[in-house]
Amino acid sequence: MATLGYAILGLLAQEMLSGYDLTQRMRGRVGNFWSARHSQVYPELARLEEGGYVTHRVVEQQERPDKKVYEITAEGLDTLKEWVVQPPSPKPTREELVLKAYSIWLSDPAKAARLFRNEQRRHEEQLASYEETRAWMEGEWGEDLARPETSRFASYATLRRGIIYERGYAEWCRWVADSVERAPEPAGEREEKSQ
Amino acid sequence: MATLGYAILGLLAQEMLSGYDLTQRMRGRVGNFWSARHSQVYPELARLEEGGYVTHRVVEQQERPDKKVYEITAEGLDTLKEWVVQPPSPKPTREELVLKAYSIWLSDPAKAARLFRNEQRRHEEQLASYEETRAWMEGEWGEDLARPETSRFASYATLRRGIIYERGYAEWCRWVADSVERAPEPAGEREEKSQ
DNA sequence: GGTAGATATGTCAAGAGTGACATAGTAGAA
DNA sequence: TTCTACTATGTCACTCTTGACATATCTACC
Repeated sequence: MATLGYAILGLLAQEMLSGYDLTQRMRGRVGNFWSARHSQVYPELARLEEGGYVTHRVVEQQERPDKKVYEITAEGLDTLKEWVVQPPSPKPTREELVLKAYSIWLSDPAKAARLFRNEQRRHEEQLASYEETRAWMEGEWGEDLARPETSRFASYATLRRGIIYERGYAEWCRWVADSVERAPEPAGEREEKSQ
Repeated sequence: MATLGYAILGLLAQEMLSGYDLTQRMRGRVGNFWSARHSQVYPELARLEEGGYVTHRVVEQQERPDKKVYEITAEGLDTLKEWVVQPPSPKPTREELVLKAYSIWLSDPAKAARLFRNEQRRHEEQLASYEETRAWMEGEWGEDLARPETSRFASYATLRRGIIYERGYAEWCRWVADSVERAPEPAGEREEKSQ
């Protein structure tokens, strides 16, 4: 089964959801480390149902279009449990900004500094948003966060990864921007500029 | 142009390389944040050449098969320079282990602890390897590392991202493993195990 | 002479992921 | 009434990426 399948099973293990709901979730907590569009979700749900990992029933709604609510099966839950403790297949990290950094020596320092300063801000904002959620979780879920058998602990754990990730990313962007800004002008320009 | 194209141009901006060489580089410094197999590299080189971004000449070798050595053109260099300072298109981070963490509450704590302890070790080893390279660079390239107009600075910058990334990843794995290990057994098992 | 391994270049099928296209029900505002 | 926006489900073409298949050169060893 594809990883996306396990992402969906992981969400359905916590609550019954429609394809639309699942797609929304893929922008949130889980979505920050595994995202998918609805065009991927709906076909994957069909495959999961064909494999016997989930079932659905149509729920008629008055104020909205009807929906299909999916539920994880016992087989789906077993499969998910097994997958969770298997070592992940090592997949290469791809960060476009690091690639840009690799060629930064070719660029105009002022433009490069602007780029990395902007990225720094973006990651600091994401970090601040995560920290808010963290404060909320710690206040609201206090006791559960020390209990690894609760789904709240699991949500908190993924959030902590997000915090560490964004903090590190912002720190690195700041270092690059600082380095580029602090640097003396190259020899050619220096002659024209230094007193 | 696809991001892979810029990865290749970034390497060719530093030195002339064959497709084989490029593929090897994709496992190293650049490869840690953008990797590709030779089956992607060769067609991409053909596309780059068709677009006028690179040229090649065949180099005959005595002790090895002949090879095509690629060189970046002025047009390729210009395109690369422009791309470097453009904001990166935001692409979702995908980390399978974080997804596993999201469903960790379903799993056997002992197995989960083993998994995260192993991953912690893997990232600590990668970190140690990066730190070695860092020490070497700082000793060998000392002065250049403060000069953003050098390719050495750029290589050092990507390395620093690697160090921060691995340090954070290892830290998070340790926290998860610790949390799972420190936790008291759920009520059911505790009765059978406590003295 | 055979054969294993590194070097070197390529193709192809299949899967994962994106963005656009398509349809439809419902609510609320203009 | 029309238009917009949100809910809801689906398909399709295209790109990116992987893994397998394919071929060939050259060295070193048995």
